[in-house]
Amino acid sequence: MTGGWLRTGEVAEAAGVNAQTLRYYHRRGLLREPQRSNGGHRLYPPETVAALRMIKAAQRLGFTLDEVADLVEAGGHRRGRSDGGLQARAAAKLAEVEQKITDLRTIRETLLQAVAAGCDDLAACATSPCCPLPFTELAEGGARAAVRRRGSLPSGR
Amino acid sequence: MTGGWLRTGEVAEAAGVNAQTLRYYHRRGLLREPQRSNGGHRLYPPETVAALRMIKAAQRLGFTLDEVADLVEAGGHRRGRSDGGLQARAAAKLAEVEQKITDLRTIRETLLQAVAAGCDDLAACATSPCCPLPFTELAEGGARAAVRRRGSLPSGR
DNA sequence: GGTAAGCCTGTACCCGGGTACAGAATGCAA
DNA sequence: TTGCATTCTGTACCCGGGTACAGGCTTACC
Repeated sequence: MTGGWLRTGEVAEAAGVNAQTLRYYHRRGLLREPQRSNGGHRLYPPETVAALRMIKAAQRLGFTLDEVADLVEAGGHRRGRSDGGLQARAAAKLAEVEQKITDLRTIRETLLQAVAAGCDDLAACATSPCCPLPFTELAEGGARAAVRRRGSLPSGR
Repeated sequence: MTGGWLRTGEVAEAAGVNAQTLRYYHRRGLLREPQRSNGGHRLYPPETVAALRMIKAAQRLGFTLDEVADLVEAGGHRRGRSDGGLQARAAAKLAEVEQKITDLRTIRETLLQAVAAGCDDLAACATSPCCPLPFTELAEGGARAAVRRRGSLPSGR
C-alpha cells in the first residue's frame, strides 16, 4: 500500500531469495500469481516480501512447503469460521521437534562415548565386545526414525 | 567364519535392509563386492551383516554415506599408521549435532510462543506488530542454517 | 532509437538416499 | 526334470526443495 509495485528481481532481493524460487513457489501454490505489466512481467505488491519472509519462517519452524501451502490456504479461507488451525499444527510440529531433539541428544551421547572410548575404527568396533557403541540399537533406531520422518521435520536441505 | 555363505536376500533380511540397498551400497563403495557362485550370484560372509549394521549406525550418528565410505576406507587402510581419524570425525560431527540441537531448541521456543500467543494465521501475524514471532530472524536463520547444512547433518529423510 | 539489463517460458538438472521395474539367468526342492 | 523363487543386470523413478539453461521478449536508460 505504501510504495509502488516491485518486479521479480526486486522482491527476490528484498526477501533474500533466488528469483527462480519465486516462480517455484507460484507453481507450488505458496504465492498467488500477481498482476502483470502490459508486456507480461510480474508486478508484485510490497506485501509479497512479508509473505516470503513468512514462508521462510514457517519452513524454519519445521513446516514443509506443502504444509506451508496448507497454512496459507487455510489462513486465506477463514472468512467465516477460524479453522486455520495454525494452533493445532504448531502443537503437532512442536511434538515432532521435541522428538527430534531427543533423538539428537541420544546421538550426541553416543558420539561422546565413541570419543571417550577412543574408538578409531568402526569396523573393528562393530565386532568387538568391549566397544561401548550400541550398533544394534542404533541401526534399529534409524529404522524407527525413518518412519517418524515420513511426518516431515525441520531436517536437512 | 562361523557359518556358511549368505545370499543377498538373507543378508538384507538379517540386517533389516532392502536387497536393492545392498547393490546401492556396492555402487557407493560402502561394501566390497563379495564372492560369487558359479552362476554369478553373490555369496556374502556372515560378517557382512555386522558391516551393514555398522553403516546404519554411522548414518544414525549423522554421517552421510560418503562419509561412511571414507571411514570404512580409512579403517581398512590403516595397516601402518592409524589415521582412520574416526576420533576427529566423531568430534567434528559432535559439534554439528550440538549446533543442530541448539537450532531446534530455538525453533521449539518459537513454536511455544506461537501457541502461547494464540496465533492462528501466519499471514496476519507476519504483518501484525503485536505478534511475538520473529519472522525476520527466522527467515535469516534459515539462510544461515542452509549454509551450515552443506556440511551435512543427521537431518531428515 | 539503440543497447544492455532484466524478465518471460519451458524444460532439465542438482543433491542424498534409496526404490522399482523389466527381462534374463540361477538356485533349490519335490 | 520341472517349476517356482531368487538373483542378476541396467535403467528409470521417487521425495523435497530448489537451481540452471536456452531462446526470446520487455523495460529502462542514454
